[in-house]
Amino acid sequence: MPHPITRADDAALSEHTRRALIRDVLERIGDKWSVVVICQLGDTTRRFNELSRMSEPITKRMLSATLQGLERDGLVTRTVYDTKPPRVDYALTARGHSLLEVVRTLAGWAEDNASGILESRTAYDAR
Amino acid sequence: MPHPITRADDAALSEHTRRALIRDVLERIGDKWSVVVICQLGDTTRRFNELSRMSEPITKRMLSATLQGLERDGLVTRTVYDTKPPRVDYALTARGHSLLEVVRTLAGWAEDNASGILESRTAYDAR
DNA sequence: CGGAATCCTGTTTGATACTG
DNA sequence: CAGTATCAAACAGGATTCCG
Repeated sequence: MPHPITRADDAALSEHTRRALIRDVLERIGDKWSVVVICQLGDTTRRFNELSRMSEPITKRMLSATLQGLERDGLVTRTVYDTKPPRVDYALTARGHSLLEVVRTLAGWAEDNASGILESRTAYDAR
Repeated sequence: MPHPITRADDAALSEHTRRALIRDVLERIGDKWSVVVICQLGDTTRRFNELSRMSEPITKRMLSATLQGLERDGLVTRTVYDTKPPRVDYALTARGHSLLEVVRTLAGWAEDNASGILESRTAYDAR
């Protein structure tokens, strides 16, 4: 008898599901700009154009898309002030801050291993 | 006094350079399969088809490309045995292991925050 | 067994122009 | 100021086929 496939494996995450989850996160922070924006945001709240300048050479289009993705995942808040000219503030949420920590770990690893990696690439490309 | 530019700034990396570096790393581990392969490799050395099966539904083409990228960055070693049929072993290098640690941190964060992120997305998409 | 070569498609991104 | 709309280029990744 065919039974609902949707139910059986929610107790412990299947290996497949875990992967999908990790990939989700990696796709978020693995895109071209999310990490830059998260780092620029850091502890202080920033306005759109402020982030735009800090994150050069990002385009407005991509900054907008990136911020929307981060907001959707509950990593940043977006606050609109109904003034003229318009003003919109962005800031990390608690979840965003916790991600920032992880990203800093990653960044630290990147810095520590940068020269080694570059050497490896040169060697590899030479043969 | 003008001096060789190639040397001056390895003490402190420019902000721009740091970003490029971090993005390099994120592109490596942010692609579709690197993390999967790194995790499957773990502590033991594996053969090509072994990795292929473990990492399903990866294609050979992508496994090959992924492994080459990892090898280029000095994260895995590739050992060819001239037997028949051919046999090729892959294993993490020390650098690869250190990256594995970082990736596990990331994976931990992903698991811890998965349900929250999913909720945020649902809420966001509902408007 | 362990790939490389080719073809083809959806997605991502950048440029540019426009708007409330 | 803070975006959106549209288009085109670039690229990543899958399917398939072939090879030592």
